[in-house]
Amino acid sequence: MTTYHRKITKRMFCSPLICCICGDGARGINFDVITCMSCKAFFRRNALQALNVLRCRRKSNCEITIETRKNCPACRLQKCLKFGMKSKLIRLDSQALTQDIQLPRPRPLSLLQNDYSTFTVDQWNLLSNVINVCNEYNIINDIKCLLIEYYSLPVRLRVKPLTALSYMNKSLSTIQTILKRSPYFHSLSLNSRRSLIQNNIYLTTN
Amino acid sequence: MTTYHRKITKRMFCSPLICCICGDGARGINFDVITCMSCKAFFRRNALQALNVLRCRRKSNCEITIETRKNCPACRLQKCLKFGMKSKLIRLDSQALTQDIQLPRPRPLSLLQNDYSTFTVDQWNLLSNVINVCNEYNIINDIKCLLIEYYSLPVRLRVKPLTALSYMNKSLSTIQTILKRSPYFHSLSLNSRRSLIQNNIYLTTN
DNA sequence: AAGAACAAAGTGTTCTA
DNA sequence: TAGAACACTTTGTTCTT
Ligand SMILES: [Zn+2]
Ligand SMILES: [Zn+2]
Ligand SMILES: [Zn+2]
Ligand SMILES: [Zn+2]
Repeated sequence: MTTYHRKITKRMFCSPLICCICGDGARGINFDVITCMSCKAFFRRNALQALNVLRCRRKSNCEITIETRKNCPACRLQKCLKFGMKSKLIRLDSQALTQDIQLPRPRPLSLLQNDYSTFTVDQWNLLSNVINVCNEYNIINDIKCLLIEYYSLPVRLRVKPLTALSYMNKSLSTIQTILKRSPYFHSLSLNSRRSLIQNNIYLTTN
Repeated sequence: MTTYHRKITKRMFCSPLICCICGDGARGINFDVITCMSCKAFFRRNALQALNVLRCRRKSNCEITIETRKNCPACRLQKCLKFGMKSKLIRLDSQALTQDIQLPRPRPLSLLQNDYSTFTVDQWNLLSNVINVCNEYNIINDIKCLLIEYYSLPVRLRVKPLTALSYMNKSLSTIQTILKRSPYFHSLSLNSRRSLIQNNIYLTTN
């Protein structure tokens, strides 16, 4: 997936998903988070032992991108864990190959505690993934309808908090319905779900 | 030379010299600076091309130690150059294998512009190397004599600037004499020489 | 969506002249 | 004190289940 020397990455040609750890192209969910193949391999190799061995020589806040991910394994692993990658999904020996894999149950969404209107790169990556999943389930149209309805209002009305709130609620109920229908969403980590909500906040309040 | 997992390095057993770049054990001068074998290899591989290719993703001031030297090749190379490693000494093809190697001529010492009394790790590494070279040439006794003479003075006298200055001058003249006699010193980079002077400043003013 | 196997990049040491 | 050759570590991709 990676291409070196800052050339165009294959991501644009083969996958719309973005690795939540480094931003490289991703093709699916690994250890409970959307990641690229290299972050998948990295996590499998390091997650079980390494947090004791690896130590950041800086301030444990090294930026992790497709270009910097090699520079600090400690922070790369830390970010993997922070984004919800689960070392329990690493199989010990040939453990449990025949077990049925249980889909995690959707948790109640007690979100909305954060209402950022400025996104970090990581949040944008999450958002991009959420949008792609939305596309896959054809719900983007629902959001589009909401937006069209929204932008057809006069400008002054748009910024009224109560109006915005009503649209947020509308969006949220749409999303919640989708969530309940979608087994794929259940395999997204909590961060992805939170980002989905943030997406709606962003669209309706920007 | 390197030992992993923070065990005791071989440096303590096989060499008293310290790599000016990373602090690992060194066995000699490479590309005009005292370095370990890995920094030697690193410089040969990267110095001719890489400063255009390698770019620090931080602020170009990454710390380079035996443990962090892998983390930012850009800053490692930058430090190599800063400490005076010379890419001109990298042979192109089988260039000039039969040429006589010219020892660089000693430059006049117009130093002393810096009079730090607190040393960085890099400065201590340089100092350590200088001390070892001094040992090799049996001049440490001269310095010891100066120190004994110095510490036999009453404390109040020691801190008098004029007294300190006179000892600094004494030290400097000793060092300058040694420098003029020693071809080995001529192969040290300017930084090493500066550090030698700082050594004396430190010993006589600490 | 997991691991195994393979491949490549990057780094470090030993040998030789 | 330089490079060559070798060895090792770390990372990344493809294949198989
Ligand atoms: Zn990644
Ligand atoms: Zn870090
Ligand atoms: Zn070194
Ligand atoms: Zn750097």
